[in-house]
Amino acid sequence: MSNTRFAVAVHVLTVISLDETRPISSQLIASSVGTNAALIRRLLISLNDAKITSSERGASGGVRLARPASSITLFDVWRAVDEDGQLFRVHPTSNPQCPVGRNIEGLLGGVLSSTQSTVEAVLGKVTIRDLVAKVEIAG
Amino acid sequence: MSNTRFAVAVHVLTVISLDETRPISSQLIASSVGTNAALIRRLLISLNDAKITSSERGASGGVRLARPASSITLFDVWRAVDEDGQLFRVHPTSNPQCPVGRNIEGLLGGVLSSTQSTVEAVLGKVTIRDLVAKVEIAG
DNA sequence: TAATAAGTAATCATAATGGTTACAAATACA
DNA sequence: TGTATTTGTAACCATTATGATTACTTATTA
Repeated sequence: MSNTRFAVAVHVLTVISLDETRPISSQLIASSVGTNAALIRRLLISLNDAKITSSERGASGGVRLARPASSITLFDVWRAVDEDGQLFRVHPTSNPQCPVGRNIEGLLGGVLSSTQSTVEAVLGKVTIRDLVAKVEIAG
Repeated sequence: MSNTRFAVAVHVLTVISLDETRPISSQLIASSVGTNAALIRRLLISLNDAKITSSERGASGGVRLARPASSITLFDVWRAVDEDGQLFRVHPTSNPQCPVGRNIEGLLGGVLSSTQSTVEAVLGKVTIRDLVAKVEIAG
């Protein structure tokens, strides 16, 4: 993971949670994130697919939360926007003739899946609602 | 993080731990990892700097562990080879005119540092010795 | 019908990543 | 002393990832 999709997705969701009375346009979101609308719309495809948001086309369209902010955890967001969701990558060229090369994937596999679950647990404890509350306090 | 430096470094350390009686050449390591010697030597710069390994030049040179395998945790390795050691990246263009844009870094900061510490704790519990033992069993 | 906004394809620039070659400097050993 | 070996390191390349951007089609509202 070295892209900013997760951070941007959290940003997007926080923005649209600040005013749940109307759909928010990708253009408005883009100006808060500091990028352009098409990139936001591309990201929204993933969030829509995960049923976290829902988009409405046409005049006065935009995007809304598809469920309460208090039910959307950062883990949900991460899983939605980071397809492989791998924190670490293993190199794919190990030499099977060597006992280490032959076993390295299994060796690391256990550790990596532990870290993975731990991260998921941490991210699962924070919701978009929590972040919105912080914004409302910070102003 | 989306490079394989961590995984490769663990691989390297496991290989040189299998025979601690002599220094191992970068060429031999490279053939187990499935890459070339220069790349391994580049990685070893970081491990040497961190005093995890020490290299010896010249004929019959190579690299050895600089301290016992049982004292080298995967967290040590990670910190040594992944300079920033950031699991997640925040986008750098947020609009300060927007309450979310202005606060997003702080909002995410807390969560990201929690996940960071959790991962460090997990990686800190596994040593190179543990992995070597598994290789010796698996064969 | 006009205006607005999402969906999406196509393209581009930049950076990250890994692979490779080459050579100087250091060391061991005959 | 000379030769072989090995690290240290620079330089360069190809590929992929990433993000930015433009432009067009489709859908919807009023």
